[in-house]
Amino acid sequence: MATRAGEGDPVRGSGARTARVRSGDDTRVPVPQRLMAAATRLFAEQGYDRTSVQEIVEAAGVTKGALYHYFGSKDDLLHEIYGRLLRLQQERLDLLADRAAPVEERLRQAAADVVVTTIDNLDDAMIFFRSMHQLSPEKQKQVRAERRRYHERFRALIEEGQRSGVFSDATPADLVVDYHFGSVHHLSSWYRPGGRLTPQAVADHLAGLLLRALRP
Amino acid sequence: MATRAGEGDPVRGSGARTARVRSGDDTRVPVPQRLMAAATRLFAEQGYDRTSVQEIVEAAGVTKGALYHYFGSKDDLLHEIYGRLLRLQQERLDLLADRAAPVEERLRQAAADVVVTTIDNLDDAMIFFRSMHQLSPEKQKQVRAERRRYHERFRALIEEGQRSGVFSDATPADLVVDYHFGSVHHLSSWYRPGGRLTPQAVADHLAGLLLRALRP
DNA sequence: GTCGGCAGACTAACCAGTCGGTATGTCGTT
DNA sequence: AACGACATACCGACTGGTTAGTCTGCCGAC
Repeated sequence: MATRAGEGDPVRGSGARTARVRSGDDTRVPVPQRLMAAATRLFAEQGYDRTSVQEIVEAAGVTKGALYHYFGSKDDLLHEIYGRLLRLQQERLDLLADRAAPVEERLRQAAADVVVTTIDNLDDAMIFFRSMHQLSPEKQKQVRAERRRYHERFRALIEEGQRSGVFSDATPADLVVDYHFGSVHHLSSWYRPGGRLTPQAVADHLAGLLLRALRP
Repeated sequence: MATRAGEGDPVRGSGARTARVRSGDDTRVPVPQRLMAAATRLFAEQGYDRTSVQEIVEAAGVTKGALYHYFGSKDDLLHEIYGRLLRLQQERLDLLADRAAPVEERLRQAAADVVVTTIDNLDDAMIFFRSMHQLSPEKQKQVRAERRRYHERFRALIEEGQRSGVFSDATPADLVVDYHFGSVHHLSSWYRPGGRLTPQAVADHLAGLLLRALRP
């Protein structure tokens, strides 16, 4: 049921450090992480339902026994991928939002930051918005709760600016949040690494659009 | 291979009009449409891969024989659902964009219109952005081409306004298009019918945000 | 000498699509 | 106005293949 992977910092790898140089394919990176990496790539390429557990373990150079030793289910793997991205973005947002700077600057940086981290983890982001609904209901509920927390922090920034008059309040803050995050989720369906614009350039543009839309 | 359903106006129902008052469940609506309706609901609820052909035919009150009589494959059903929404939206955009009115008015109406028609067909829209990538490669290519045509028409409006100076050209037009359509695709993951805002109110707000972001 | 870490065969379910068959309707011919 | 020939619309059993998850047991480290 519950995942047994990711206890604490995933880099530590806990007891799995014994995974040694095995003849096979990859390297000496611990098995749980090899599994996560393989799953992430395959889920992004083919979708969750179309990726068999067999494919994942083959790509990771292990067998089913190993996968079910570290993860409770295929579902669990998906949940971990979400958690990884969500934790990263939440942490960065908290940092940025607490800074001592004018709201418009904090919002601009926060808005640009999600874009950059989303592009930096495009596979995770793609899996997130395409496959979230195939999680088990309980895990889905949990993910949604975490996502909501993120949105609320973001919304608070907008409301702060609206109260102090630096942002227009023509549009309710929650709608503005959904507007912006819509475009963020959509990134994985049009942004291609190595394209015309760098991640930072895209982020600056999207943050610019948001801020301009909020001008009083 | 090719679908045999929807030859001409779907309401006509062609030879399927012989589908008579059968004992069974539903009504006297033609079989192909019953199948489409059942598939749309089930795909939206459970996802494409998790919906079996057996479930669809049971929900429609027919059998597999009937489904494969009208559709070439399960895949075809999905393709038809996309086609239905795409044709509707393209038609409306063409109409609006050709009107004799200032660009900003035409863009505002077009931007609001996609939102309204997306909300009116929220199941189709959800299926679209969640399951498009499980179509066969050829069908996917076709859908993408049609979608691109839509985006290009929309982008042309923005570029027109940028050239004539009524819109800021701080952000490239194609990015603005992706920004807006991101939020449109995202609608199905947060908008709930019967919520606080009517579809038209949401549409007006989102169009307002777009237009304000484009103010010079 | 035992315990975590893993191998790999096995199970029980499902599922898309096929195919031979039936019932009903249409149409040209006589 | 009766008949045969052909087409459409559908039924439902069947096939070949796939899948998530389980379980027994080996093996090297401490």
